[in-house]
Amino acid sequence: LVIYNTIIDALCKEGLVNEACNLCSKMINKGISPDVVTYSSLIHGFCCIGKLDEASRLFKEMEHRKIYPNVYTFSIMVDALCKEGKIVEAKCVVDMMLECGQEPDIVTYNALIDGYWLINKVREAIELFDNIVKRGLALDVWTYNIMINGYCKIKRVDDALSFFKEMHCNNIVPNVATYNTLIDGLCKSGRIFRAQELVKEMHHAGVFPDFFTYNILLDALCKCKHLDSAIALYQKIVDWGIKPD
RNA sequence: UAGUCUUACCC
Repeated sequence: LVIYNTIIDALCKEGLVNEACNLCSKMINKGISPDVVTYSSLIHGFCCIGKLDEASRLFKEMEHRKIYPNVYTFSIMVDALCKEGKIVEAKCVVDMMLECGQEPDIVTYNALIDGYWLINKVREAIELFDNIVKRGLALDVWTYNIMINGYCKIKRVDDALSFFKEMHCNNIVPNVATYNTLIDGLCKSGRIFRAQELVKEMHHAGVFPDFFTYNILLDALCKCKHLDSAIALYQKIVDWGIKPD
């Protein structure tokens, strides 16, 4: 079952969800019953290709087979609905999970917070963030990244930077996505100098730049007409043996 | 073995 699940998940991640379903049918024919992991992978797969109707169908089917959704399955549905801007429906799913005796975890909440940002409900995003803190649930680096990204996208980079400070105080270690988000936000707000400082800070913190970082910097340098610097950076990246996009 | 964040490109 674990081997089947691994392959089914890999197919889903390649967008080959129908193939994954076929494999699942084959598995059933061989007498192996799918479990909550199998269904979660398939539901996630359908969500990723925008077929939420198919995802919901599988969601009902699994309950019918007495395979009950867990916090992963519910979070997948919450995230997919949020990404379509359907926050009301996403909250219904959270209510549903509570009724099923499943507690939403930080991942579920992170998806919801991001959902609020996606539809520009800044106030609601902050309220939910504060509520999580009040309820004593541990925030993680993703929670902060989502808040930082939200503020950067509405050009409130200083608010993003205060969350960046706050995460240090809470002993949450920024990762490459944290730095990338802030560097991009600073660049797009024209604060190239501060962005460069962050690049140094990132290096100092032992966080390695990735494709995102380079794309962000190359994009910023090109748009600032610092084509010479962009070419120099591009050359460095190539020399380091990293493939730029 | 499954879920949440960051760039460009495309639209």
